[in-house]
Amino acid sequence: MITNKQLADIIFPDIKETIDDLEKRYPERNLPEGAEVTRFAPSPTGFLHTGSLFTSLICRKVATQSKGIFYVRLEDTDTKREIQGSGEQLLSQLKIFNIVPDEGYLGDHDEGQYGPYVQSKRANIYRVAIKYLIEKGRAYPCFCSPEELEEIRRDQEKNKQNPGYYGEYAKCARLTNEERVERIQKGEPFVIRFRSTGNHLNKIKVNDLVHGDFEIAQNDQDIVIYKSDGLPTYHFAHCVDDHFMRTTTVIRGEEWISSLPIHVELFEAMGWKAPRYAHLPVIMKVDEATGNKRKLSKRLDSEAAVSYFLEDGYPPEALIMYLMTIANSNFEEWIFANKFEHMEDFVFSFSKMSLEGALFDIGKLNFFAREILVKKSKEEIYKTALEYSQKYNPELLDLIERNPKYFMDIMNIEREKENPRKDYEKYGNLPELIGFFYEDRYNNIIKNPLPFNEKFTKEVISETLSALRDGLSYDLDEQNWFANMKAIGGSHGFAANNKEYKANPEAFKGTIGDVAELLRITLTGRKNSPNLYYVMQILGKAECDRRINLVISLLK
RNA sequence: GGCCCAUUGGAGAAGUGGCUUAACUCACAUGCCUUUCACGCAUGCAUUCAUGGGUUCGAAUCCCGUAUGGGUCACCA
Repeated sequence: MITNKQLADIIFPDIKETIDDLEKRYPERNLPEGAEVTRFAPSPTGFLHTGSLFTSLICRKVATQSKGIFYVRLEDTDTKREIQGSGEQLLSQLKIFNIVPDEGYLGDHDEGQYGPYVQSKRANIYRVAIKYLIEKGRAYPCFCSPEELEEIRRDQEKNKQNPGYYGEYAKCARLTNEERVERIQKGEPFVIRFRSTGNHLNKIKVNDLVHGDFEIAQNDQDIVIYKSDGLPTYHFAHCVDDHFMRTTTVIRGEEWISSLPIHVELFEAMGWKAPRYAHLPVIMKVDEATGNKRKLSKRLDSEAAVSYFLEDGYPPEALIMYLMTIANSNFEEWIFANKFEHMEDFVFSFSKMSLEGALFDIGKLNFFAREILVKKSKEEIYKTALEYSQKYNPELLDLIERNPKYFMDIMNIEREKENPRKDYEKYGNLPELIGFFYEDRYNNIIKNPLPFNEKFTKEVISETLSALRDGLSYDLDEQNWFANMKAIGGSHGFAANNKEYKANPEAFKGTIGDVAELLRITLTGRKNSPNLYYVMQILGKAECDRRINLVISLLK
């Protein structure tokens, strides 16, 4: 007769440590009352997902708010899907958004007393726990091949039974230890399964910080906890790691809710207290093909990858602000009251979190991004735009490097006033928006037809332009300059203001607005630009005259 | 299909039985202002809270059914 203890020793002969040893190695944390220990546990399978940024933002917030600890754990147990270097990348992207862990996996090294924080380096810890479960009779080796499993599944489908490895279908659960040892010694490959004592007809009560109390069917699946490659599955690793890393609150995506019964039973079987859970709603998007909502998909949606916003040159704070409005809608009111400053002081609460996945709203992101950029000084704009362009945008980098001061002058137009214009939401489209300030780019722009108002003939345009060229002074302040332009417009048949024009439309060719538009299009090639007065100040009379002459000759 | 979760305007939402003729923000529209666009200011945008029934003097708010949407059912996390 082979006992479970003997079986465990045969499967894991090298494992001498016990659960008690681990308990001593990873003692309870000494933290103030109410402090929460949270964790972000990504798999190194690609770039940072917008949903992951959301989750880690909440983790960081909750830990900071409660004077607790936020750590990162790399879940690299799926060796097949692992992408080299993505762990480091994840961490460096989090840092861009000012989400910095207190301990754990930091990209190039681990920090903290509860490590290692990379799951593949924790294999022996999991083995200790699994050995313990085998000894207790709560885990057993399973020799079923993928084909056998497939057959079981087909059977269940036919008989309209729940799919899975449980009850009478769990054939390896009924093997004797003698049979197990024999097959192991023959070299048959195996996994370790958890022995569930549950029944899916029973309901268990669970609590979630976001969803509150609800009932869910008990777990009855003998799930795999130890794969044939020697690493644990997610469920088991979660249980062991969050216990020994002393996580108080597990914050993760809603897709995990349905495996909660597994986790509850796992913690019970180990004799551990389960952490608190907060299952966050996922960020959605309307699928253009079906018209239905679906989870933001990395493959289908560019905005699912955080790198998309970085490459486009959005200020990172804007994405965080936007994500906070999804997290707690009262954040919006709060941030308005605080003039878009010090968002880190906002107090987040799970109870104010919406239960439904929000549709990603790029328009609202743009709104926040404009608010953020408008508050930056020209020096800050220069610094951040330079950093961005060095990394992502050679075209913009070229423009900035030609003359940093010139770039700052451009970006500073009407910036240092009480209600500045909010023209810019990201750096990515700067070459398009301010390109006309640069002669070579301007020369390219006017190769295309200019968007003049069709009600004006070429003659009227040329005439007005040459009058402006000869009559406009560059030495006046803005007000007098505008009066100067009004006077020139007046002598060429343009009304000085809307009222005058509306009172007697036949008497005029147009309004002073039309004059300004002609000049703007001529100088910038665009219907909209920053304040014309400052554009002309920056360009200078010689360049403005050159452009006017060029356009006049083009009109002929 | 089973199980779980959700359902207030184009979007995010407030609302926890009478204070709601449903707040606020984005978007959109209009007007004023105006050198364009913007900024700013003002106004408009759900007679109605998926739907049917019930409880109640009274329901977006409580109960039940239905519909719709989402999640999940791996040696992936």
